[in-house]
Formats: sequence, structure tokens, C-alpha cells
Amino acid sequence: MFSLSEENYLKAIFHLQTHPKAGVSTNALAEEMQTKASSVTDMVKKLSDKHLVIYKKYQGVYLSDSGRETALQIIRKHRLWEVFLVEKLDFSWDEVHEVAEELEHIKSEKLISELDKFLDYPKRDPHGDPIPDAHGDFQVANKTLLADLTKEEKGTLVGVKDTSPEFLKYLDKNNIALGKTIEVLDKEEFDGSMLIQIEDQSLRVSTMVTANIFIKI
Amino acid sequence: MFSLSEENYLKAIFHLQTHPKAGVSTNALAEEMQTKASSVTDMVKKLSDKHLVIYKKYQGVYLSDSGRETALQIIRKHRLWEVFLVEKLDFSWDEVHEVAEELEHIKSEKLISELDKFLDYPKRDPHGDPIPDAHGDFQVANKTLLADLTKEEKGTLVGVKDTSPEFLKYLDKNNIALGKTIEVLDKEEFDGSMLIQIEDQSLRVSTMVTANIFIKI
DNA sequence: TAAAATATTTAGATACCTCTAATTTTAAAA
DNA sequence: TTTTAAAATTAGAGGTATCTAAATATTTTA
Ligand SMILES: [Mn+2]
Ligand SMILES: [Mn+2]
Ligand SMILES: [Mn+2]
Ligand SMILES: [Mn+2]
Repeated sequence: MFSLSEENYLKAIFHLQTHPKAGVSTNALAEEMQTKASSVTDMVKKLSDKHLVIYKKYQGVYLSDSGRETALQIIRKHRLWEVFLVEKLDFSWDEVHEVAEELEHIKSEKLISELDKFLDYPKRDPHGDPIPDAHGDFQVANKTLLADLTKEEKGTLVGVKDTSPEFLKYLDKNNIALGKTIEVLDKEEFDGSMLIQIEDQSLRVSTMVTANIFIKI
Repeated sequence: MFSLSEENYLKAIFHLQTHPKAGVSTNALAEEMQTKASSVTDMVKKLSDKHLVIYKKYQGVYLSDSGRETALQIIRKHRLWEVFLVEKLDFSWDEVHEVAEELEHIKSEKLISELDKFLDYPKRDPHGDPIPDAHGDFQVANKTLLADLTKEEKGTLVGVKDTSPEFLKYLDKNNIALGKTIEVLDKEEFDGSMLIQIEDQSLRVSTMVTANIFIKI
């Protein structure tokens, strides 16, 4: 159907498309795709020819309905494979992203529906992100950044924003994991750092950490 | 490491390389790869530059040691994925080849060693073909074509030569499967067709069938 | 608002993989 | 052994995806 590059671009646009009003900029896409702005312009034109995005020169790019649909199917595959790697093959959550980045491009309807069944229809991936169903539907959880909590507020860790191996290994090292309860013991107004209580340990963390942890209150 | 095309070519050369004395011909490779002879010549030159094959113009192509090693790793991956699809995802043996053709190119040492473990180190794929270990070693089974058996000889079905969905579905339809015992009740000298006893049924089969079934006596 | 800085696009090039058509080499037939 | 047929290679080209450098548009700053 679509090339590996086209699929990766659609996924990147989906992830960058936060505000529905503003299009995704060429530079932002270049940064996300680890490529040059000129390459992005070329690809965006091609995607536009295939009606996967809406694009007007200098105005940024938007996913069309079919582009969004395609992106969600890739994301579905990516996250199902991540679950498989962690649940069945003993990968840790910081090792799965790179491999899933390749597996998500395998073309087989049956493969992904059978994998979904084999995994017992998981709703979230190892990083707490929702897994779209075969129609592309998924629940958007109401979650807050840890950074936005104030003193004495508490909740459950339900996701991470940064999924880089470096960040995830830092969390592992400090026994910070999905599902654990976190309470803000103290918040330093000067630099935003927090003293948090997580299970039976207390720990001081910077905004680099608090801005990348999602909490459900 | 190597491109998808390079990997597929190496695998094809491995499969066509039956006689170690004669090189694989350009036309045979073109047929196997579903491409044109001129494309094959180009690719073979490239593989030769990378020392994956030994190639002299007009003399056919041979795998080098490193080419053979690479081919065996792809074949290992292909067959492990086939086992996964059949054992874990309820694919039938005629549906796995096409998907495995893509999965075999995923680049991750850990993925394949963990998959091997998850499947409990299988020795053969769903078509009876041996699965090379991490070093590329595998046992060559002593097997005979059903076509080469004579009247009253019997043995166990241990493999198929033709792995096309058409042939495999024919076998399914007639309850012919790996592991079953087959006895030659009668062999027609005129066209080579056979009357065979398989479990509790007897069946007449053509040379199209007998030349694609491997028996262990 | 005019100048400067930044963002984006275009022009021109390369690597990869494939094709058709023409040429060359090798093998088979007369 | 010469001629003919088949196999293989080369020449030239196109599509994809990428790059650098140059040109153009937009945004910011003065
Ligand atoms: Mn990807
Ligand atoms: Mn994830
Ligand atoms: Mn393949
Ligand atoms: Mn097989």
C-alpha cells in the first residue's frame, strides 16, 4: 500500500499534530524524522498527491481523514508489537521501540488481528499509550503531567511522555513504574523540582522527569 | 547491514545452489526473484563488490562463506517466524510463507534469540525444513522423494518440496500432513502416478504430487 | 515599515533498484 | 566448423528517497 517512508511520515505528522488549528511545520517534521527540511518538502508533496495530507506551501501540513486512518493503523501495529515484545519475549520497556519501529510496517491484516487476539486484546502498550482497535478507535485517558500537580496531590502513574531508553532506564533504576502511586510531598518553586513519595520511597526529581510522567488523579 | 533486496538475493542463490560445482545462472535467479536478467546482473555485481558472492562474467554466481552465512541467518529467521505464525497465531502452513518473507528482514539479534527461546528451540519449520541455529548449523535429514519409492515401500512424510499455497491446500484437502505414514500400494509405470495408503485412506496421486513430498524411510 | 533573521521551497545531484532495448558472449545445431 | 539460437551483459532511462546549496517567502526585530 504505502512505502516505509510514507508510513513513518504519516505517523510523525500524527504525533506532532497537537493543535488542530496549526499545521505541522516543515522543520518540526524534519527534526522528528531526523532528516532535512528539503526532504520533508518533497515527501509532503508526494503525500499530498496521494491525498494523505492537506498541504499548502509555507502553511504547514495536516493529516487528511485517510492519512489519519493510515497513521492510526501503523500506531496500532507499533503498540501491539511492543506489548508482544514485553509480554512474550521478555524485552524491557526501553528496548521495544526500535524493533517495533520496523515490525509496524509488516503488511498483513491477519497477522495483526491474530496478534491482537494472542495478546488478549490489550488496551495499552508498555508505556501506557492507548492501542487503537481495528477501526482506529481508542480511549483518550484523562491524565495530567506530574509537573502540573501541586503539593499533597497524589495519583497513579499511567504513562510516560518521553519513551527514550535513557529516560526509561532512569525510571527503572529508581523503581518508578506504571501503576505505582505517586504523591507530591514538596514542590520547589524556584526550579520546579519535586520531592515525591512513590510506594515506600521518597525521591527528589527534576522537571526533566516531572514533565515526562503522566498521572491519573 | 544489508538491504532487503540483497538479503532476498542471497537467500535465492542459496536455494538454487544445489550442485557446488556449477554456479547459479542469471536466468535461474531472475526466474526465482521474479525479475529481469539485467537486474540480476546488476545486483550480482553489487553483491560481488561486497564479497558476498563469487562472480565471473558469464560463469554464474556462487555464495562466498560470508554470503552463505548471511543467507542462513535469513533462512533461520524466516523459518522461526513460520513456526511462530503456525504455533502461536493459528496460521495454516499455506499462509505463513508470504508474511515470513517480510518478517525475516527485521534487524534484531535479541528479537530472534528470544523468539527461538519462546518457541522452545524448534528444529523444523511447518513445512519440515530444518531451522539453522544461531551459528548457521542445521541437520540435513536423510529423506527421499515419494516419487523415488517403489511398490510396497513405506515411510513417514517429513517434508514438502513445493511450499506454494496451492499445493499445501491440496494436501490439506486430502488429509496429507507431516508425520503421517505413507505406503506405496501401486506405481503406474506409464505416468509414474501412485496409489498410496496414508493412515486409513488410499489415494491415487500424480507425479506433480509424488515429486514434491519428502519421505523418511 | 524597512531590515534582518528564520523558515521553507526549489534546483541540481547521488545512491538504490528496476526496466527495455541493444550488444556481446557462449552453447547448440546444421 | 560455420551458422544459428540462447544466455548474459551493457547502455540508457525512470522512480524513490535522500542530500547540499541557492533562492524565495514569512516572521521577527529594530
Ligand atoms: Mn517505522
Ligand atoms: Mn510505546
Ligand atoms: Mn524476504
Ligand atoms: Mn517453510
